[in-house]
Amino acid sequence: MTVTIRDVAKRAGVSIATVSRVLNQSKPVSEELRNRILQAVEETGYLPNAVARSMIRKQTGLIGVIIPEISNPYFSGLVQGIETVAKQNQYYLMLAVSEKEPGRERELLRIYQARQMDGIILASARLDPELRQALEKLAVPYVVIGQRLTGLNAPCAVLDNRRAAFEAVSHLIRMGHREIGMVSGPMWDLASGKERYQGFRDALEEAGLPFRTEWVTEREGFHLHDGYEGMKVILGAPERPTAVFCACDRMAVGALRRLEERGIPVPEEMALVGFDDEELASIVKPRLTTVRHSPFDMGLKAAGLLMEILKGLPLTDGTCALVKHDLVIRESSSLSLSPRP
Amino acid sequence: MTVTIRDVAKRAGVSIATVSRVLNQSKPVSEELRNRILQAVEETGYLPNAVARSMIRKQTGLIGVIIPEISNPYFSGLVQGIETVAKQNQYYLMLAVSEKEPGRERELLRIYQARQMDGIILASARLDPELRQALEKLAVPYVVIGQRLTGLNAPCAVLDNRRAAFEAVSHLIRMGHREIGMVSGPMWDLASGKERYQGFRDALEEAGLPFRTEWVTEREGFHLHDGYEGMKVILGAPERPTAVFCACDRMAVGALRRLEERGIPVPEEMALVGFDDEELASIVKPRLTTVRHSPFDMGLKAAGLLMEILKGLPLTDGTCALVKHDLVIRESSSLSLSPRP
DNA sequence: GTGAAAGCGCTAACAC
DNA sequence: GTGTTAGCGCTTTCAC
Repeated sequence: MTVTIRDVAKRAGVSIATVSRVLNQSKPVSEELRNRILQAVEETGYLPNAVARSMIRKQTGLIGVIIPEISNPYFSGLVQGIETVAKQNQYYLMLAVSEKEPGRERELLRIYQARQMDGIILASARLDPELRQALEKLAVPYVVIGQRLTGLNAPCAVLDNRRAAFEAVSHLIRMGHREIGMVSGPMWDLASGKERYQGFRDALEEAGLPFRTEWVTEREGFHLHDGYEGMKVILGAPERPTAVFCACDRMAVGALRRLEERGIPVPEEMALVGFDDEELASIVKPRLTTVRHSPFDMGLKAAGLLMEILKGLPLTDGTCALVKHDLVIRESSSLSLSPRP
Repeated sequence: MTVTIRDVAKRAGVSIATVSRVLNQSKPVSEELRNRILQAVEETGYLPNAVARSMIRKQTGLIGVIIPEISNPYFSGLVQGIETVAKQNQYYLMLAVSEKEPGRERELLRIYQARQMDGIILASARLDPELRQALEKLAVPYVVIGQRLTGLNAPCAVLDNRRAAFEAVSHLIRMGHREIGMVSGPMWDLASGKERYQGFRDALEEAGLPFRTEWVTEREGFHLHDGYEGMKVILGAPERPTAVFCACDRMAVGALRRLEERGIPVPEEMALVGFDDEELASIVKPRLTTVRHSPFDMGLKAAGLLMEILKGLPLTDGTCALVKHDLVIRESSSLSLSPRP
């Protein structure tokens, strides 16, 4: 049925070893035999079986990628970045989505290991103890995206969420705001939830501003709807803050919706800051002040780290690539409450 | 180094065949041996090598996916759909991105075949003759997403772009518009470019409306920017249409930008219709009338077809899954120029 | 029930 | 330079 190296060898009147040598250019072969072999390959339409090859070489040339979801610009950006590096290095990608199934990540790690991935890249929001344990006994080199794994000295690519959130809120403070609320993401998401929340508190603290619980709300997700509901909660407080920091752009847009409904003008009566600088952020009216960072870059960096590991380059324990961020100031926060200092 | 089936067999004091039988439940094994083996597996942390298994079984349980780009909600939606079906059927995904490298798809088809994919799903906008040729000699079952391959009787999952565009433009006509322009995508994209353009012309023709070349512009891509420039061109004409159909939402949003700059109110002086119903469409002001369809569904259907093929179910030649669409009427076209008939 | 042995398609010693 | 051969780790006859 399918043509194998034997068929090619027979047709060219040589041994299979010689065919292999030509195909892999692993050893010199005489001009004449080489031509006969190449011709036989041509005629038979022979395509080497990569599975058999992987088995011997003990490398598959495959990288396993695990992400929580794909229809989310953040994760698809990551994948794009990873794919770019993989392609440059002649690696191919396996992709699996882990969301909505507890324990799926652990299962996927096992499967990827059984499938002999050369490396694994894991982007998970919920790095619980079981998952850490699974990582510890993982026999495949891996890189984590999105958060540092304290304890494990796993290489990772991360954003300084806390610092970025701090800067975003500090910007509001510089604009004269002293009453600032936050629509936060869930705390189990260490990176986009907890760290951004901490950055918010850091900024208040540094400025000596009070933390008012009624102006802070933790949502269950990061969607438009969560922002909408979050703003509803905040507006339900007896007093109203003059600015609100949202854990991501979609939430900020949701919050904006609610403000519109209530007829509260942004930024005149309420300044708003988001996070991520999705395409959304500059399309909405008023355009959103937000923290720009590049998931694509993150993917690039993570895959870059993995490539170094696979090349056998010695990485310092716990090497982490820090991905840069920038505050992008737009209309939603551009009005000073008082003259700048 | 790595523990193999031999190690397990030795430790349990049985032959490797028996270990295999227990692990695959392929033949009955006595309670006692089974327990010893399971224990040995446990103790050694043995994980069967899926590559070796694939080699013998001549199936990898892998399906190869090829898409032009990933950071685009349409394609990531597709992948999400494919992944869902794959997971249900215990298949895993390889993913490769083909854009910006001519001939890359053909190369990927070869690579996927060499890597013994059980099936392939191809989403390509540019199905040129070379690619068709490559598909003809492909020895792996495959499904195409996005367009019918006339000639090849390849299974596919498609949207009726022409019909949907026809309906969108007919809606404008019903709203009283008689002077309608279009910002079109590139014609080499048969589905989102050519077919939508044809639907536009069909609608004009059916209504007996004139086709004015100065109100129609073909762009090179499907981005915001293309829509912006497209509207610029149309507004440059001596007269101005009262409505414009855009080949996709992003282009419509770009067009909107231009109209805003020129101070032309939508829908009062210019109605606008998009296509795709991206999240964008209902966030922008005014909210966009558009054609809704589900890339996720399309991925589901395509993968579903592939699963049937892999199960050996006989498919009628050229079976195509048609994915449904709906016109979603929103503010951008909600003003009648004249009373409805 | 269980084990020995024959491969799957290929690469890499090892001989000549 | 080239061919022979021994596996890679596993499943699956085929005997017992």
